[in-house]
Amino acid sequence: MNTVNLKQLAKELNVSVSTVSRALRDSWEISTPTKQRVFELAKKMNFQPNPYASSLRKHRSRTIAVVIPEVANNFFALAIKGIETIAREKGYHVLIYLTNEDAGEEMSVATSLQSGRVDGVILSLSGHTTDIRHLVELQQRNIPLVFFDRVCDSIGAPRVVTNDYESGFVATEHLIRAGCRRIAHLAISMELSISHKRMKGYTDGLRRYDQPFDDGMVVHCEDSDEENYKKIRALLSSPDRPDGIFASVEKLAVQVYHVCRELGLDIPRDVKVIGFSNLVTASLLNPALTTISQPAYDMGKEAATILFRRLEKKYILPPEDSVILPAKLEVRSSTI
Amino acid sequence: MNTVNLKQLAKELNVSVSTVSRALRDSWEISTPTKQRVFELAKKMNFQPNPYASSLRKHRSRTIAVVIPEVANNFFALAIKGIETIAREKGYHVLIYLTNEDAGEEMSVATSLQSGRVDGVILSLSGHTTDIRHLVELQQRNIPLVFFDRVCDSIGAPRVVTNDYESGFVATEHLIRAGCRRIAHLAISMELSISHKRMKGYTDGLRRYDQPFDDGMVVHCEDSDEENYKKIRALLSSPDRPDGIFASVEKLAVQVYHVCRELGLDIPRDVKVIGFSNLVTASLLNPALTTISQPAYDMGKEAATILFRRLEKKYILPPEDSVILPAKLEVRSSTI
DNA sequence: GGGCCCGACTACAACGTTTTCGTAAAAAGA
DNA sequence: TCTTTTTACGAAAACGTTGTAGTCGGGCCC
Repeated sequence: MNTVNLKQLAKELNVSVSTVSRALRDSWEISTPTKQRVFELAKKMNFQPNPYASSLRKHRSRTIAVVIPEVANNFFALAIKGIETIAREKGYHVLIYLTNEDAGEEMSVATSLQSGRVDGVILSLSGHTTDIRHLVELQQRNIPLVFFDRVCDSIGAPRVVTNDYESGFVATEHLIRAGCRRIAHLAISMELSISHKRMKGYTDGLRRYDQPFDDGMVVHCEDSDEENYKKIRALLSSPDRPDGIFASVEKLAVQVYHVCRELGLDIPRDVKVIGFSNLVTASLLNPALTTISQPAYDMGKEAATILFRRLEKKYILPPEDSVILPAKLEVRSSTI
Repeated sequence: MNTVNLKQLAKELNVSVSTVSRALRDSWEISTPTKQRVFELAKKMNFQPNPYASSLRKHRSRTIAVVIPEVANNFFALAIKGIETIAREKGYHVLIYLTNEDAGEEMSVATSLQSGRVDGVILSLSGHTTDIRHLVELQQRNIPLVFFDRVCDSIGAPRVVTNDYESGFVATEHLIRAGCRRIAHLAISMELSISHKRMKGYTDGLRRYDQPFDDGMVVHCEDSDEENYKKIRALLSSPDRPDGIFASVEKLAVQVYHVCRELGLDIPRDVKVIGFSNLVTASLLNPALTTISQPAYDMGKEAATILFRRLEKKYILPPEDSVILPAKLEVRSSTI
């Protein structure tokens, strides 16, 4: 445990604790020679101020929390990197919490964050969050909250998202133009607003091109990879199987590849595949996967930037400042 | 900011602050009815103890730091997940710091951690760390340090690694048995002990099978993806190009795929490829990539477990307790 | 020379917990 | 009945910083 503190420096230098404290914060109340002496000794003794004492006194922890459903996923990993980059620049520390897509865990994390442990929170909802009281409470306690990607519409907080509706539309359109006439959509938790938007993009895309909507073509996937595998397998085994698949998240696209391999279906001949994904290996897959890729790193940076704007400005900011970054369609062999 | 505190609870209940504090910690010194009353009010007022006050008083933050070179990488992402899982179980919080493979950033992080902000540190070295004074200093301040994967041999600290030497040997052996006669090794920073071990496995593998060692076949890669690309391209463009490649990290294996595609080289016919990797899509690549995969999640869990053992036991533990988890060779088409 | 300001400090009270040391009353022991 | 122990609590001092409110000597002005 750290043991060199202000008192020791003060004693050594024959000045008061307050003088040392102020000298270190480069206050104008302290003469230059004194500051010099303090700086030197602090450096020599490798003094590191106790952050907990400081936080307690200042009601400010210079720490933020990042709450995400999972991390073993390029999207969230890159977002973390973006957040950490900005946080480091600003001299903030980053606590990380994984909810594992569990609303209960998310709630308990959020509740524990009410303690004032962090100055602000960046969050991406779990797939099963319906009750958002824990998030409202955070706001009520004046702890700024910024959403990214999996945002919550029913709460007034800044958010950073991609153009999910348009992306869903574009993905569907792309498949239709590639000749698909039975397009399936692999959706995730319909609790999430991004799911709705992607789905709406899908249905509107179908409508726009006068394609019939068949709700047998919408597969609602869950957390369990095994279950999803079965559902996708069932979908692709059926006599009227789709000739195009739009996967709303990366892991589902990957599963489609596995299923096709097992069933001996050829991508893209038998079925074309497009998916939301940030896989670095998308272009190396067999066949290369057409993706809608989100600017994860920039989203993280943006979310952090917005949060710090709130933390640092004294004047009131509008309750919302949303940022919508465009996702990018990268056409590859899986849809050609 | 949180504003309900012990004093308020105490006033409301007409007891002293100490009583409330003790009641909440379920002390035997407090009568059951009093505890009941305290618990109820605390719940009703949604009391969350101020962690900073507590940490200051107890010299214990219930927080650990995870310091890693990067996060947008399945290995480290999974390790984080393992660490976070154990930390959550133990009621600890996890701070994350990315060094971006920069020794300077690693040093500044480690130095700032001397403040007592965390109770312990789990670290994987940056690729350029040579000076380890900042880590020694941490230990001297009694902040337990546990290494994982990229460990530091010259410092007495517990470590969690895979059998890198054996893996290097096995990878090389596998290529030789597959018929390769000119095997290249794509190495990373030779500052790292894992690099040495993997390399030693490689050279010993060659020797064991009476293959000549050609140091033109060892490519020392850096951080810059462009530079690496050029080096790999040069390697594969040369007239006496290798017929087998052993990549010591995932991103290099991926680069090999890109280069081969560009040069029109067929994997595995022209060149066979094996690499350390935790890619979930390894089996879906074109061709499927033979990997040495490390049990990243378990390594994270193990590292955290060791750290908490140190944090929680009162009695002295041996300075070292290393864990070596086996990596796994997964043979796929890229070496067949 | 008395009042005033000013530069450069110091003293002390916070911040919200935990913990040490008491102590009154009740229970137990003699 | 009187001491001793136990039970259940309270007062106050930490923990290391920071902010507020002085203090004190000296220079300046009139």
